Amino acid sequence: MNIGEAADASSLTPDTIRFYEKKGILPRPPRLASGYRHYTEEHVATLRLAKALRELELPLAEVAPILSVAHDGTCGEIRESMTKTFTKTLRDLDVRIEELEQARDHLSGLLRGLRKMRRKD
Amino acid sequence: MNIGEAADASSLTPDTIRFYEKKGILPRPPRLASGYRHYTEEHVATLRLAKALRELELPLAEVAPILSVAHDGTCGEIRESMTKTFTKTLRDLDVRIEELEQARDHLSGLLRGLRKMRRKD
DNA sequence: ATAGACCTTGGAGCAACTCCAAGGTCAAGC
DNA sequence: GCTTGACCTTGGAGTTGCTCCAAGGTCTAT
Repeated sequence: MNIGEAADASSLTPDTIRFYEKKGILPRPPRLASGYRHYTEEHVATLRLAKALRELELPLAEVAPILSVAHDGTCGEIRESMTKTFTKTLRDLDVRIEELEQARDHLSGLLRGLRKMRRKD
Repeated sequence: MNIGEAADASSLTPDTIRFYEKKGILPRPPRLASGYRHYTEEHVATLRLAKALRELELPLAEVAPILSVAHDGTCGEIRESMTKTFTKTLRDLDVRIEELEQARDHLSGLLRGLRKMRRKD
C-alpha cells in the first residue's frame, strides 16, 4: 500500500502522515526501490489510532507515546497507557462539552433577542 | 485604564490584546505621553466581545468585522452582522457538540473494556 | 533614589498542519 | 515504446492564534 492508499484507509492525508513521520510520531515504513513508502495493515491500524486520538483533541505529544506502545509494547503496557490517557481525556471532554453547551445556550439566547428586535422594526 | 487593567477586565492577556491590535482587529486606543495605551470602558466592551466570540471558536477573520460594526456601525448593521454570524456559529456548535458527545461515548466504552481486562488479570 | 512592577517594540517560537516547487515513478492507452 | 497523467519524493515556506523574550522606558512607593 502506498501513502495515498494508506491515507484513504485512515482518513488522514499524505501530508499529515509525512508530517507525523517527520516528527517521529509514527514508525517509519519500509521503502520500495523507488523510494515510495510501503504500508501494511498494521501501519494503517496505527494511523487510524492516531487519527482517533487526534479527534479527541489529544495533543501529538500525548499521542506519540501511545502509538509507540501500541506499535511494539506489551499488552499490559498498552492497557496502562491507554487507561491513564483516556481517563484524563474523558474528564477534559466532559468539561469541553459543558462549555460548548453553555456557549450554545448563551448564543441562542442572544439570537432570540436579535430576532425579536428585528420584528419590532 | 492601562493595558494590564483592560486585560484583567476582559479576561484577555496584554499580549493577546497587543496581538489583536497588531492584526488590525481592534480599534487603536489613544496613547498617554509615556506611550502607554489608554483604554476606556467602551474599549473594554469591545475586548469582552472579542473574547466571547473567540470562545465560540469563531476565527479572528470573522471576529474582526463584527468588532468593527460593533465599535462604530449602526444598530441595524450590528444586528444584521451578528444574526448572520450567530446563526452559522450555532449550527457549527451543534455539530461540534454532537461530535464530542460521540467521542465521549466511544471513549467511555473503550475505557470500560480496558478496566474489564484489568479485572481479569 | 532606588526597587519593583508595570509598559513599549520587534521578533522568535509553538502546535498542527497545509501547500508548494522541482523532480522522480508508474500504469494505461495508442 | 512512448507519452500522458496521476501519483510519489524532499525540503522549506506559509497559516492561525497565540505566547514568550530581550532590551529598554515609566511609574509608584518607600
